[in-house]
Amino acid sequence: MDSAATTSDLTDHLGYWLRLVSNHVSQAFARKVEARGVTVAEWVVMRQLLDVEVLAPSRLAERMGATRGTVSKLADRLIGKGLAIRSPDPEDGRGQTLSLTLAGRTLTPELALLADQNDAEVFGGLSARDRAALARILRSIVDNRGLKAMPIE
Amino acid sequence: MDSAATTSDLTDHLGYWLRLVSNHVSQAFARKVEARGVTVAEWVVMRQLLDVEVLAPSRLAERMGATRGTVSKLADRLIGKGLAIRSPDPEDGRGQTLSLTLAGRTLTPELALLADQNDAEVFGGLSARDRAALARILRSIVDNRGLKAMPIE
DNA sequence: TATTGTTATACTCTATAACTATA
DNA sequence: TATAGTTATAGAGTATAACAATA
Repeated sequence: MDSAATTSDLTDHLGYWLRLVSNHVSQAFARKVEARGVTVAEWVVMRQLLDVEVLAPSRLAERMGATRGTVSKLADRLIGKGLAIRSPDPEDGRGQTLSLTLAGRTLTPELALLADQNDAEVFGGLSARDRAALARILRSIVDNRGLKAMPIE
Repeated sequence: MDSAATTSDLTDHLGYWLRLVSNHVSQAFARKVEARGVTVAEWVVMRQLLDVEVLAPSRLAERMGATRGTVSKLADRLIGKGLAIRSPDPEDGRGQTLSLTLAGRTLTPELALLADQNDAEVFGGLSARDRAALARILRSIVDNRGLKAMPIE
């Protein structure tokens, strides 16, 4: 590659390419979900709630790799849109739980289909072999680095 | 993979893994440059200016894939930190040019080294073969999708 | 005292659109 | 009228820290 004396070129960085593609994927997805009236961060919350049905804000924050304050604000927005509800935890007077409304449970799988479609658009041009290699390499970085936060897709 | 009837799983999406890793790379890099008093977006501007020495804000916006307003604000911050200067274009009364100060020209290669180090930390656990495959696959997505914006790394 | 959740505050990043000065 | 640049405004995303209620 470069000699040691050469100033490193920004475009030589793998992180550069990763971010370029990742930004593109996320922005394309953001445009798709925007038409359904939600943001990408809101989608992540909805997707989590669809799986577990009922979840404490603090658990959700851990799963998303976000702070409790961030989750509180996202929950406010989803509640304002009629997609989620907040209820007191019957077993702990301090606790709250979040869950999807019927509208939220209906919308979430539709958003998941948009994510499928987005993936197909961006990665569909790759060979099946390259898609598999990309998935394997990304997962190995996740394992190596001990990542566990849920990103905003 | 999944049967057609199964709700798509968020973690099945390649975009999910891409974003998880990309966010991690960027956040790790942001922490490194923060210690030098600049943000990631500011670094991208500095790196561009180091290459071309003098650049109009509108050219910079094109290269970065940002709006002129965004560049204007980033330039303000760099100027405030004594890292860049703004000068009138002698050939066009409407035009301005941006360039690095001596402090900026000194700092930029140091930031590039941090980017090298960040890449090494995140991707160093991969085999050389996998690093090459990742670079090739990412570039092929960039080509397929006609991406050309400079991302913020 | 520790924990849960909310709220207050602040900052980065970004975009759109209005505005100013020049061409 | 068109272009270069700045400024105003807005909103997403995020974090830290203060706070209230409960354990």
